[in-house]
Amino acid sequence: MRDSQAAEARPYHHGDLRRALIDAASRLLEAEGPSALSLRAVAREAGVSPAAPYHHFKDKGELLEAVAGEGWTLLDGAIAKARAEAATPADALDEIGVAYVCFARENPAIYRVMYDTARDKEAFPDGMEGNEDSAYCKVRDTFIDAGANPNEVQELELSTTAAWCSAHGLAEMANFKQFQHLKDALGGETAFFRAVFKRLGLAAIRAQD
Amino acid sequence: MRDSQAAEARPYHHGDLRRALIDAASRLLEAEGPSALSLRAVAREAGVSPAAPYHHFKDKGELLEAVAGEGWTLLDGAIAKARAEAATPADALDEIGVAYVCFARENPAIYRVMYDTARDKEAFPDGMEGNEDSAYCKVRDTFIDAGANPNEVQELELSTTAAWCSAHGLAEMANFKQFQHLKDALGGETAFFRAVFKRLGLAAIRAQD
DNA sequence: TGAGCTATCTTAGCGTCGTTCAGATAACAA
DNA sequence: TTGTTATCTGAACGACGCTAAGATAGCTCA
Repeated sequence: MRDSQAAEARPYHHGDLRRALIDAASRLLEAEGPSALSLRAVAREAGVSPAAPYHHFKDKGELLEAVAGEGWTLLDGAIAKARAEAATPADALDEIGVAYVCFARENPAIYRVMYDTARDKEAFPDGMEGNEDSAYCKVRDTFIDAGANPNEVQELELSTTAAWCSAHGLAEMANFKQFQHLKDALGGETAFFRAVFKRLGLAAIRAQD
Repeated sequence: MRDSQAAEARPYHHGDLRRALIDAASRLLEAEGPSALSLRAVAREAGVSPAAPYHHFKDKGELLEAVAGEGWTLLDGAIAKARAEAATPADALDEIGVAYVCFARENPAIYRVMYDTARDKEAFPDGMEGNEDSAYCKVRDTFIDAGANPNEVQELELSTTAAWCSAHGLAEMANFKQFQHLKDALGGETAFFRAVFKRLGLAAIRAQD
């Protein structure tokens, strides 16, 4: 029941309604879940009429795209942080994987919106290879750091893709009840993630040659 | 614009409306996509009033659960077939993975409903370890066939989980535009799937000891 | 200052949706 | 034949996405 950004700087009519709507959507998303997110509810949360958002977004999908965009930025940051903090490039691969899944677990609703919009567009929204700041490129470069041959482009892309798919799959299923006993046995969710990645070829590049 | 099951055997009021609704939903799902699937549209397709489905399903979610259940049965069958046709147990691991992703690509809407309902329930709907016919158990047993130690239960579960997560991730991203050039370079989508799985630890169990 | 312009926001409304409820209908049991 | 019960319909409610017409208020430039 808070009035969100409504009480802040208000240069003219509402202030930066676009910003306020994205924030309101993110807030509602994590609070109530993706199914409860209606454009009307976002407008209510931001304190404007149901029609107001249409002056800033073509439709509901475009608002969700904006929310997803913020999510990708956050995810890129989490991955960069994990990579920077890892002791060795080889460790970095595992740490990036864990950071990825942890991000998805901590922001489940936004993570879901990120992939819902990606599915609709049938593409990663940050461009992947086209954008050197993208999370994909960070993972790819970490493979190079860990010893992959940067000239074998196709091998490199396949390894990066394989790693990404594993992390996404784990992120989507991490909260399934069937895995609870494994988390308990291994001493926590993060340990479970680590153990799964250990069974995977994230490290295969190291044994390649 | 076909009248679906409406013209078949009709023991009393409508006939087997429950069956007709599930079929109508599956048909609409693949034809129009998940976002276009409304309970009212399903009722229309089946030729009944919007309120009729409520005598067979508690709500829309329960109908989707039934559709998802049929999907899991189909997927289990596809996996069993791939396992049976593989030349060696080691091949079977790769073939199951390819069959899994191909199923998802051929039935994208139903596949999505399968995981949407799974997410809502935070669990695999077929019970996994609890159900020896489940796809999960088939994969796990294939690891045993391929040389995994059946007594190291935890290792076995982690490997199976890792493989499953990879396949799901690939299934969700297989149609992203960014992968088109890899599919072209490798000579088709199936070859792309095979190449990704090759980079993964699906085979790790073979090199374990 | 003030007139006009334009972006912004509101009010009202359309069609659709999920869901409920009272009542009609038809198979079946006695 | 009468009653019981499962099944289906019609009408309705509130919420939704979205649109159109009009009100409002900040900005520009005389």
